[in-house]
Amino acid sequence: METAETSTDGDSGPPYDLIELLFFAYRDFTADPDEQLAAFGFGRAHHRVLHFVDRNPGIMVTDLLSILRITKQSLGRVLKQLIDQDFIEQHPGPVDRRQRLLKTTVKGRELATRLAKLQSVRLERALIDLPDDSGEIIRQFLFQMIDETIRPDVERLVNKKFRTVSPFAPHRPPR
Amino acid sequence: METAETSTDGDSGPPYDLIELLFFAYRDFTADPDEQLAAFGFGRAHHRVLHFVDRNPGIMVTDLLSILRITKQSLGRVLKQLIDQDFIEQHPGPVDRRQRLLKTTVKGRELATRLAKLQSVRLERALIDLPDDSGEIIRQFLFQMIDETIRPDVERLVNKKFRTVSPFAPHRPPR
DNA sequence: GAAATATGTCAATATGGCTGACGTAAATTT
DNA sequence: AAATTTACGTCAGCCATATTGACATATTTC
Repeated sequence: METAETSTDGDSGPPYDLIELLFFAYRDFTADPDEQLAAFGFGRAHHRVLHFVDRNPGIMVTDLLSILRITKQSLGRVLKQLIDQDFIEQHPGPVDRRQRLLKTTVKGRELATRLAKLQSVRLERALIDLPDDSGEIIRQFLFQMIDETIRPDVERLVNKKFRTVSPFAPHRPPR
Repeated sequence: METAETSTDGDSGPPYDLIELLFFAYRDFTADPDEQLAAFGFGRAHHRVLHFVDRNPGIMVTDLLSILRITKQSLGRVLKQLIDQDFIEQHPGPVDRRQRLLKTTVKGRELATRLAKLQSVRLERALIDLPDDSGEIIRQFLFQMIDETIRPDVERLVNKKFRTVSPFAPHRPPR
């Protein structure tokens, strides 16, 4: 006996069921908004931008880029459409005039809220019949699925301690 | 008073934190395999195909299409590469000779296993420090996030009761 | 005044989806 | 036996979303 574990050390290979459930769950989770967005000619990329702008009014472009981890060219395209079609508006930063601070318009907020409600219906439905503390367990689980290095950033972001002050470190791909 | 709920009915708006945690968790979850796959010139699409073929040896093309919910043209492209590069092999169905039954080669299985292990490391790490029954709660949660109509199919699939017999109903987009 | 930062833009490329049309072989139905 | 359906494949083109690299402009900071 090498280790003092509880006899059979229990690692019976990868949890394939979890891997697959995650795939199917995430797919259906994103499907509801996708359907709505199609009516405006928008896609998932627009949803992500709309969501994070709506949740963080006054966010600057650079921070949005760090959160989404896409290039400014990619962001530029969808952001332009959202602005042109009056879902998002931009205002020069009052202190740093290079910045374009972003916020949703009334129209944009309405759409963002509608999509969030769709997703919350699915989430609540999935939590019904589960023990009371399940929500917290799932939050914990999801949080710890995230790369350790960015967990502090994510924590600040989802807890709305986000303000426009260095929220996310710019992402550097490994190597 | 209209309803007899427990006074304050507690719905304090969408669980934005869960929505965002799901986004970040899923992104990092897929990032590990992506990095490995890039070395072969493969992408996420290849991973999905490789995974489900590896987990369901002898699966036929039609069933794979139903599981992945993509068109045969889309599947064809990645599947061809996986076959040409000797990660997947096909054999005519012994009873129905129209079928091309798919399975991973040794090389394919190795890659599939390597990717699954990567993901399982992240999953296990996320479960550490959580109460014992957390795995089951998360399975339940994810399962109930899936569209009700396909849950039976998913259940059979992830429990490996899948055999080549009509696993997934072909997906019909609404309307 | 030089350098760094915030943002935008042009151009080209890749991936992974899609639709529509068509074709062939094999199984199933009538 | 003929007709139909099924399983699969292919050609051709389109679209959304991502990438890289280069360059430009305004503004702030050192």
